[in-house]
Amino acid sequence: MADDKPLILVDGSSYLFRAFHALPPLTTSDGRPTGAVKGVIGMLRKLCADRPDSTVAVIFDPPGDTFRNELYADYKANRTEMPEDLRVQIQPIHDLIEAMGLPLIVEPGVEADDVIGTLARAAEARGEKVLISTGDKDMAQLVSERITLVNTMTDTVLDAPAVAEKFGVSPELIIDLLALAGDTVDNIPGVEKVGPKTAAKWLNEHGDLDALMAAADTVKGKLGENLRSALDQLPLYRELATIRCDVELDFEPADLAVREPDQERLLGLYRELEFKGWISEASDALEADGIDDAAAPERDYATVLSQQDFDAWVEALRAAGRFAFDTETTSLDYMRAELVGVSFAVSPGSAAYVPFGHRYVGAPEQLDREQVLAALKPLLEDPKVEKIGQNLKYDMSVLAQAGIHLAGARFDTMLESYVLDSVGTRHNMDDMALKFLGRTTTSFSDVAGKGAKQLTFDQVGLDQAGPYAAEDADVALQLHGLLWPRLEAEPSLQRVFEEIEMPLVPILSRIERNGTLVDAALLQQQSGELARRMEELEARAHEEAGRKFNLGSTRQLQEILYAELGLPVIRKTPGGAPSTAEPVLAELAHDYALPRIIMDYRSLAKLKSTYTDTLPRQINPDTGRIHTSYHQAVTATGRLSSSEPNLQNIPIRSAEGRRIRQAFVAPEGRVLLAADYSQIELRIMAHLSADEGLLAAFEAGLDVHRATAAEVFGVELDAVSDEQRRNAKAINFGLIYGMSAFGLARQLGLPRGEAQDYIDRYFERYPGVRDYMDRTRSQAREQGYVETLFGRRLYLPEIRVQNQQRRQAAERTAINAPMQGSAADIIKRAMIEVDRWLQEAAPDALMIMQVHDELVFEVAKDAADKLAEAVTERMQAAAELAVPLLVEVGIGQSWDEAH
DNA sequence: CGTCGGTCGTAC
DNA sequence: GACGTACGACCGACGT
Repeated sequence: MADDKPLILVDGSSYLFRAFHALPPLTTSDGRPTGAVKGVIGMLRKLCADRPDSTVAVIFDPPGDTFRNELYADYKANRTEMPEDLRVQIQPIHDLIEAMGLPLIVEPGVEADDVIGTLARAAEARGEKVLISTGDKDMAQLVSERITLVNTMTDTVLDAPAVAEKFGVSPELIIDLLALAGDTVDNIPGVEKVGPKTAAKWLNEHGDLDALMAAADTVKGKLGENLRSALDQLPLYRELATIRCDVELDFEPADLAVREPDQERLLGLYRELEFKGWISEASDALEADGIDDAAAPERDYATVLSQQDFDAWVEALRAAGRFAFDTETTSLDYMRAELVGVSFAVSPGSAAYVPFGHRYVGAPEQLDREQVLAALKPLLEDPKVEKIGQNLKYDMSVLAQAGIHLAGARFDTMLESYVLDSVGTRHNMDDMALKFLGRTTTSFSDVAGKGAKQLTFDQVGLDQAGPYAAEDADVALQLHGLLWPRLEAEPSLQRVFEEIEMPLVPILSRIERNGTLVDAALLQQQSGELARRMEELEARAHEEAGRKFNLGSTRQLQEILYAELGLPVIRKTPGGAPSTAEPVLAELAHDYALPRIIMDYRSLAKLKSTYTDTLPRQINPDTGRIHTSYHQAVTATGRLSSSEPNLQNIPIRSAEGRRIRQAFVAPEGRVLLAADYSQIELRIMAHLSADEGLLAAFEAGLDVHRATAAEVFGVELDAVSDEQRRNAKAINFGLIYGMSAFGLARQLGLPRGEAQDYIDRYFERYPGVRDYMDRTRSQAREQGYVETLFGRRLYLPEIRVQNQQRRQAAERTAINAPMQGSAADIIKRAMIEVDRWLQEAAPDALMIMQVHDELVFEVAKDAADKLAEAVTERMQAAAELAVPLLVEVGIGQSWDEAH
């Protein structure tokens, strides 16, 4: 050991408890807790990285009693039994420390503190420096000229001057201080009503504990009495607080040698624990050593450049009757992407890439694009040949652009993973390969670079492109091999996959490619108007504020409103800053001018930046239409999401915003038809709860919010006021969202007690709903997941945690997910049935959008009525509920008119 | 010059 | 601390 490098002794047990309690809970995909492991090992990794080549030993408490228990029966009696979630994390931590090559010390019958004290004093005696890494302040008694403490979690260092400053006494007096002031963790009572401040004062006045005890009679007041009545116990307390530095150990500091880390074992442990970032690091370290990843099977990846090889592959694919494939293109945008190659796999570990569009200096001659596609077309269009792939919608769209209409798309690995567990995993291929196959895949940026100098795939050299593309097909095949048996083992999930998600893939691909016609000129005109009105508002805002500032900057606005103008702070953001959110500004607007101006400005700025400025830029030059992307494996509940652009949050609630919808139009001779489910989530709640009152209201075709108001406020239906109906509507929505009285109160601007009265009255009138909510919560707690009407699952790993806030959040999700998710199942089933009808009976009509409870179509004017009837019928038949499923249809030149 | 967290606002 | 599910714009700090 070099002279200047200290011996580092790590108090493993103190970090273990701190990591377990301080860090957010973390589990593996199958629910094993790993948060403390991650915390402790992360701390050790940091320590080793910060101080390379140091000797680091890690010391833990042994299981069972130690000499202190014999000394004092109540010792550490305050410590409850170690939680099961923590106990099971100890062995993995020990395994990892050994794999890291660090000496691990667990001395039977001797606490970690005493092992550390003994080792530290011995090293000190030999003239070495010692650094003790601990989160425990009791260790301050060991600090000396050569011994220093460090808390590696917080990066704070305690040397002798720092101890004096922090505790008010020098390190030698820390023991006396602890004896007087006590220690709740170790259950040392100390002198009643005496804390560290008083203890330090006494010790500084008298010198040390012995001197203080001798002079106990001179200490005045109540504290003096307390001191005198504790005199008999103080020697015991001092002994308990003393870290022993003379215990018998089987080894010497010189024996503490650090070994090289065992990367293979580390990799295996990281994989078991699913520590993603560290897996790739250990894997890289192995690769650097020239050791192949032991878990990886043999790989045989070919790049096909000859006709003969290509023919052989086509033959093999047909003979197999089922294969995985992946397309490589020039763009993520399915409307712009040009095919540059296709890869295939029929058996694990063996795959081929057929390039035909790579263009770069020195590129080898490739097979002819048209001939390759012509040979693949019959295979790809054969419904009896089953295809496996990751995100097949993309491949389907790109192939369709090339005139190939993919059939037999049976297994999308992304959707397999999503149906198995929508939130426990990310469903992109790289993450899935790591999680399910323990395999680090080559990422796109590994071969194409990133940022400004990212290449398109046709510019990537075939030496890299070939293995990358072949791996994609191979991994898809292997993922399917792993995930499909899991789906087959859960028949309800298999049905969701086969009867809902897979049939939806070609439909979404078609909706996306159909696109939506948008009137760019109208939007640009609106942008101009908005810009003028925003300038006026900006000038008025600057005048009110007394200076210029950026109205778009929340920070600057906080400064102006609260620091400069001194407006009252009504609410704070989660980050602790005074909020400038809309409800806050609305409240302030009663008494001040500026908040209203800001509100007006914000609503215009939102419309302009998110919609009128952006949508025209998203129009595809070839089709003149907007092509969104629908994502089928994103939401927790089974809904779709939409992006680039998001067509599921186009304004409708304000008149101002609704003008945006006037720009979503039908071409000449055609109209838009919008069909939406009326109150679908409340109807599902009525069905699931079987509450008599709610069922009757829907059965009678009543306005459900009005009916709720009549019940809750005890008035006749036609005597319900607008305010009563508005409040009832908020209650109904709140129910779907798993509301609390607090949330409802905030929503309605009422005192909390009043909101609670509403809720109480609601549950009195609709007892079936309350029973259903209770049932759902307890079912979630018992089985760990909730289900939709069609058997889709949502796992709720936090439904049983101690942390009240997190558990309640999980409970709200448990309430909401069956309703939101069942609605999603229903509209997806409707889309499948409607699409089936469209393909057969009305190929001219296009489905162009889905907005959670609404489908939008574009159709020839004279075919609109027939479409309306067919769509209504199929949407209503998508589920059999105990209440009618009502569908409302509108027709118009624009989306606004169609409502 | 990109990335990313914080904050806000739109939809159902 | 806050009633569910999303996407995205803007700002500003941060790292390259």
